[in-house]
Amino acid sequence: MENNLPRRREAAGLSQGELAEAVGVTRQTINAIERERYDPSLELAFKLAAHFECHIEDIFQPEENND
Amino acid sequence: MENNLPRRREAAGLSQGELAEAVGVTRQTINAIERERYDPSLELAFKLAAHFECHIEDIFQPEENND
DNA sequence: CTATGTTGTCAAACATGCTTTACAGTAAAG
DNA sequence: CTTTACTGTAAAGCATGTTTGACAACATAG
Repeated sequence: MENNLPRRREAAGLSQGELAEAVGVTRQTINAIERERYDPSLELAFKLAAHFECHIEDIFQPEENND
Repeated sequence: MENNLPRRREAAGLSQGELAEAVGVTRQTINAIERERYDPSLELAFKLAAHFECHIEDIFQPEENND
């Protein structure tokens, strides 16, 4: 899963820790998602989209690879 | 997480098993999501949205409860 | 130089998502 | 009544998501 979370977060002037606190997870979780070590849960994806006032699809894009 | 998957699935004339096969999971997984026993992964949510040609938010809505 | 803030990473533990196998209940078709 | 299709559920096990605590590297401010 690709994502442009770093771009959006930096555009909003937030550190990983600040964004983490805003959406109720730890700094490590935001870091892992930004570095694409794993995908967020659907619930966390919704919280991130809500925080940036956009659609989930505006932050996360499934890989080209269609299983 | 609320969802209108049963509505959409039935509107498309699909059984749980058929939808499951279409998005690459088991019948039990679709059943569990429809019955709200757990939320789908973000990846599965994307596949369901793609299958119904809509946004994730058109199928799944986070609970009113804002943690 | 020291302190502070930010990011990257790791291991252990725990929570959630998904599969497999299996069984039960209902409804419709023969 | 028997068969078939569909749905609901359960337990075990594996895979993934998240937390906690910790440590390292870097940049910048004092």
